[in-house]
Amino acid sequence: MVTKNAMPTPLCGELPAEAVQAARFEKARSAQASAVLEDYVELIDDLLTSQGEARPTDIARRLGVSHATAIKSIGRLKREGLATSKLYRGVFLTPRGLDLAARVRARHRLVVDLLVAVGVPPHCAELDAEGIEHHVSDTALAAFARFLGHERPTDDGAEVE
Amino acid sequence: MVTKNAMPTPLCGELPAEAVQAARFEKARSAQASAVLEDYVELIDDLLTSQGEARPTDIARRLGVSHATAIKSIGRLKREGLATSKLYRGVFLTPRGLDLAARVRARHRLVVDLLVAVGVPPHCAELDAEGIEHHVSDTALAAFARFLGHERPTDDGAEVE
DNA sequence: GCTTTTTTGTAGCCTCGACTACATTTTAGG
DNA sequence: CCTAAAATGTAGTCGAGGCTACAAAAAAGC
Ligand SMILES: [Mn+2]
Ligand SMILES: [Mn+2]
Ligand SMILES: [Mn+2]
Ligand SMILES: [Mn+2]
Repeated sequence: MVTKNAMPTPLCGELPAEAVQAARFEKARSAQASAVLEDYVELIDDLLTSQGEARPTDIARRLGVSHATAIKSIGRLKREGLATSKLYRGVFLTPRGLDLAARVRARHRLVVDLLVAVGVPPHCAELDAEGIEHHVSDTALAAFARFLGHERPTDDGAEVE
Repeated sequence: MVTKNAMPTPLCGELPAEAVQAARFEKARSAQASAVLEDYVELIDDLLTSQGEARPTDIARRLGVSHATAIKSIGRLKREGLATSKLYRGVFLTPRGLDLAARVRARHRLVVDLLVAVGVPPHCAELDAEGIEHHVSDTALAAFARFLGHERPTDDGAEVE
């Protein structure tokens, strides 16, 4: 039913190979655009849970960037409705931010588990997953869960079969 | 060289979580910085092989960006010593560019194969691999090859047969 | 309470990768 | 050959995400 597309085989309704390829790159670019936001919400949620608060300075240190950079990115989080902040009281996640954080964390773990399951050394899996995670689609994620024998991939109910 | 702190040698799991995490993010950022270059050389090599030439316009169309964007990026490829170009004669790869292209293509294929092997639908594997590939380390790649049953995954040219 | 340190925020600068608009050059058509 | 179309290149703008340097406010120390 779907395309079998292993090479230049534009079965997707007569789409030229160029368009298919362009769409692929476009998808990767789009994923990258949200990568920073995803890492921030995951980390903020982390800090809120473990420390009870998420201060810009802590966020910056954990991310390995300057505090100025972190504050600017937090500004973007706020613009996008993912976070709020109180002066000298740290950063908080909106419901949307919390939801995103939960999905991002689950995805991160699943990616690491998958890498380890296919033989990647755990330490290396952790390293690579930080970048890989942002490019793993829900479909692939579901496949990962199936491969790992998890019976409950996500709470999203996105099934592929 | 461990005399930075009073702490003994961190055993890659015992060191400050902050530093580990920061290093992880730093590695992901670094990988992303070369993602565009990698996609360009892979595509240019593709076009040179299949079409005999790699024109900026073709490159732009395949990547789904404007020709101005492509030309600017090609400029960066040239600055970095990966490509050359002749006016109205297209873009060519330097030896370094060719080498990079070969490695990038092999990695791309291996990533797709791995995804398919763990149950990701082929079409989806193609899509996701475009972004994932840039974050897969040599170590992980070797693990992928092993998992797929490939014989001796050319780890730094170490021939063992 | 006053001073010092830490934290937070701003301002200004950079590169990269995207875009549009315009200019030029080559190629193709008549 | 001369003109129209296509390809190529330039210029200028933008936002994102880095940085440093400086300014101000809060927390900590004394
Ligand atoms: Mn990440
Ligand atoms: Mn993560
Ligand atoms: Mn790619
Ligand atoms: Mn690729």
